[in-house]
Amino acid sequence: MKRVKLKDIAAELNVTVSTVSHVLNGHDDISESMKKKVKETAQRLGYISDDVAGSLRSGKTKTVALIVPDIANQLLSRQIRLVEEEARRAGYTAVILNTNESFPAEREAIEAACRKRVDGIMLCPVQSGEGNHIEYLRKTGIPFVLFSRFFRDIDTDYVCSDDIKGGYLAASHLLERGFDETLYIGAYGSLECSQDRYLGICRAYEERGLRFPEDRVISADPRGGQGEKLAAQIEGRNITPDSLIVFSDLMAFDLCYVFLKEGKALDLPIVSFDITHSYMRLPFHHTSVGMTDDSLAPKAFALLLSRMKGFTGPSEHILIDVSLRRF
Amino acid sequence: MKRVKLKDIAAELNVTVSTVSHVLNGHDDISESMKKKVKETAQRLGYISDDVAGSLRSGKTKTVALIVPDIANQLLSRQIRLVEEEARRAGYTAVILNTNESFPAEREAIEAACRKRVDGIMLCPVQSGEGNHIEYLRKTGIPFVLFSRFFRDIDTDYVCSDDIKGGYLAASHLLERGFDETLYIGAYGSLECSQDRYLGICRAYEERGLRFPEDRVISADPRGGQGEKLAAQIEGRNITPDSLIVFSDLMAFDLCYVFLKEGKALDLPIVSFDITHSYMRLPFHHTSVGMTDDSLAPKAFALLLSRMKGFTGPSEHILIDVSLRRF
DNA sequence: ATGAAAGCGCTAACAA
DNA sequence: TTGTTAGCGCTTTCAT
Repeated sequence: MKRVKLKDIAAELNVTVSTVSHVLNGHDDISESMKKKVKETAQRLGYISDDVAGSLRSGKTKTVALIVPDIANQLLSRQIRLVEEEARRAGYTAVILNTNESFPAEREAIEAACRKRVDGIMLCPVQSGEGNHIEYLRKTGIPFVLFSRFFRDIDTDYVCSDDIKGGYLAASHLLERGFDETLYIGAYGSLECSQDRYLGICRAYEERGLRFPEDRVISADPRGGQGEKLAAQIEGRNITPDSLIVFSDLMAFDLCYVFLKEGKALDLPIVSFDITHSYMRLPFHHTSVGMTDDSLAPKAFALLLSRMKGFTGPSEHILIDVSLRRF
Repeated sequence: MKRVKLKDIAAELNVTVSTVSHVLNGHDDISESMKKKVKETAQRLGYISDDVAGSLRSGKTKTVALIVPDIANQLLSRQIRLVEEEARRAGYTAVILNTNESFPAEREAIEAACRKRVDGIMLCPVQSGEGNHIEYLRKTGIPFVLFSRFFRDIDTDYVCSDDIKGGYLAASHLLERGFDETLYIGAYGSLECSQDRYLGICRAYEERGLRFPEDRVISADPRGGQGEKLAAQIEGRNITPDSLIVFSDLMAFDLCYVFLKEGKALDLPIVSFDITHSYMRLPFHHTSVGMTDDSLAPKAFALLLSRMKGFTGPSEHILIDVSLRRF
């Protein structure tokens, strides 16, 4: 039951631990015969290396932290899975820390990552409007990359979807079909991506010589669950919209559910974001705007990896292309 | 930019590192005045402890590994979130490892957890029929608890939903409404929970003096995405079912989607499992069987915690109650 | 109430 | 090609 260590293998073969260490770490300065013997013995004794000890000495943990606002969110959990795959392929372990859209929890998550001495951090930041932890993160000296969300006025590496284009596509789709009194249901807080979608919508209107009125916007929690509140707001408005653009599929489904529950039909055309249908086939028709492929996670991790390896070029701002799909 | 360490705090105050260590670890053998000074200095210098070094010395990492077959699965990602919350509350960090329903990947995940010297493991095991890693896990000496899935003929701690009751409820619901020619779409592999649901179905039939025919069962990948294959199987059968019981909501939605896509209606009553509607409101009606509350994760973690603290009582087998809900 | 010293298991620089 | 030596930063035991 006692753990086998390098010393045990070394003793078994009458060599020193450093010889064994070199073999097991693939250093090419050991004779073939010795390599074979060491590997064979390690295997036979069931040796499993101790990363804690190794990390203390080497200063590298081969671990990255993924700090996310909502691990149960479909889009995010998919990104997490993809990043985890990339990380493992590169020999890294991913530690996931959930902030639950809480600003103080994000601070604690960064501290936890720091205590664990992770080599890098992938952060999808909370944007509740309370501020940000970028300065703090910089002071830790740990390389980091933002993903899915970024701060417009802070220069950092980030990989995000092209939300201005997203908003533009959504609004254009509706405008082309004659719906020019859309209501935009955004996400509250200071989510830049929600603002970007709004900007895209405005641009589509302007292109057609129209103006998207500022009061045609309401907002809610991006995690969904506020359908009733939204339904009430929609029904209580003076202007009645002829269509809806909703920040996320989750919020849109939620809203439709509430109408369905009350026996009312919500027969407005709806366009929302994330293309949930692409990773979870659902038995109803829906139009959604989202990323065209799964390249966000690999690109974000690749960028982080290059930073962890010491790349010091200027900040990279990567936008992933989006498209509108009808299901 | 250089990291502050205990030594720096000690030097600042002309005391030794052990004094500082004792204060920061809450040992009660230091004078109040010294405590205050140390804490103040630690704060001022921005000290963040080094868990790697601490773990090496103490032998404890305060980390648990969650090894799961599909991190993107709604039910699982919810459990992960809940376990992560419990863990953090108890001062632990959760490391999530995704096996993607691959048996060899599970072995690698266990090894990775072992290398990281985690204090405990929560495992939702792959049950592809290729075997299991319980023996291997036992040999590592790391306390572990199975959750969501268990092995009928291996005595371990586990916390699972009551799937026999689940199958029974699903079948009873249909039988009471006059549907007694149900087709059961299970999960392939040797998923005990799929078998249990089958057993529950059989029991409901037997209770009414009926027999559930063995050939009224087909199966597919529990991760969904095989709707087309299933649709073909259903249509190509001799016996035409009057209703469906499906292993997971995901598979059921997938199947409905395929029918919808082809313009056909699948107008059979369907009961499936997981109550996806309870954590993601969806704009269509559905009947589902699933756990009544969110107690699985807390119970599983509490059990693991007691094992990590040295509790050596007999294996605990905890079943979480389920109910049928109509949306 | 505080200090001194040992050492967790490994890696890395340098010797031989 | 292999061995020797010296820590990584902390916790822990024992001494004072």
